[in-house]
Amino acid sequence: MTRSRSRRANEAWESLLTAHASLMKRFAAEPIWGELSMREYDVLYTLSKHDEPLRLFELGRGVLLSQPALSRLVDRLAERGLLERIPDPEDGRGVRLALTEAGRERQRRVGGRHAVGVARAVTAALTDEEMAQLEAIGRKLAAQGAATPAQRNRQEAVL
Amino acid sequence: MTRSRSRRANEAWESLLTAHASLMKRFAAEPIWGELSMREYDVLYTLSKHDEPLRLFELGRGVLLSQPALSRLVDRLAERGLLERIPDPEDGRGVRLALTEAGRERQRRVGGRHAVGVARAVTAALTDEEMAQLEAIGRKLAAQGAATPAQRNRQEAVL
DNA sequence: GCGATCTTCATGCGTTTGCATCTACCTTAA
DNA sequence: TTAAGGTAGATGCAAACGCATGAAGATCGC
Repeated sequence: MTRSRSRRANEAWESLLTAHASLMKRFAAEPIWGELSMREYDVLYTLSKHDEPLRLFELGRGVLLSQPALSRLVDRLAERGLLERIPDPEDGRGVRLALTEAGRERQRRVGGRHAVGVARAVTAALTDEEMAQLEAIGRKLAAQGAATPAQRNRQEAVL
Repeated sequence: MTRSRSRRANEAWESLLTAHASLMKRFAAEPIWGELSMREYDVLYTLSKHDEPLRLFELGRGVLLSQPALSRLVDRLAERGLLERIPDPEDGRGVRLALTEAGRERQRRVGGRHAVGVARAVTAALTDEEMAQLEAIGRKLAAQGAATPAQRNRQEAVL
């Protein structure tokens, strides 16, 4: 691999990081969250995307949080009545997490307002083509990040 | 604005978020960080990019952390001898933050290893063209996020 | 079928974070 | 010049986090 290709990769990643931090701050500053932290909302949103209850470790894949921290965050949301922990009938170790009606309603309410802010920010900055590019790029990067080290080894062996 | 353009904007943002979380986990799992947390490294890296000492609030722009948390993080790094807090001669309220030689050396050491991991992940996922697109898109999004609400109002009034 | 190992989630504990607030300093204007 | 308001950073304190570890169920090999 050429040195400049590595450099471009690092510049692209830094650009993504900067955009992420910058927009996250902007979104966090909007007065739409009510009693929810963005992390809590993230959990509710992730659950709302799936029809079937999620396992804790599945939820953990999407959230940037340690397993114990996520476990306790879920605790707190359950205590507030926004989701339910149900023992998994097929795996005695596991829990299934499902939004309650209150949780679903809360996600919709906050999510609707948040989506407006996201649309405002992103459409103001990017063309339609760029939005499409970003979505495709994000998808590829996420797939790369999700690959296990073993999978990456196989992938590199092919190159 | 059309409904579908808003929807695409949200999909693009979600894609960025997923990529961010996924790759951050991967990078965090790499055994290259030594005694540094990624947030601490982020501060050292930001300082290393600038020749002149940074003010605390300038540092805060790039870091996703509250002002008090950043203040204390800087405290700890200063106690460990990785950076220096110097009272700003031009503003009695402020501090100037500069890497010590030890801090600069530590950033280089860890940063070099980290850059290798970033390059591996990003080049494996993206073409050169996509990397260029991502860098441009990130730049535009960051500029949008950094704009003050007043600036955004003016911007929207023009549309 | 049974011990060894792995996986999933919870818990103890020290550290770090965010919110609210405080102090000190700068800026503006009368 | 000085009072009013704004900005930079520090600090008290409760909440949340990460690391290490534990308990309990699943899975694999012999």
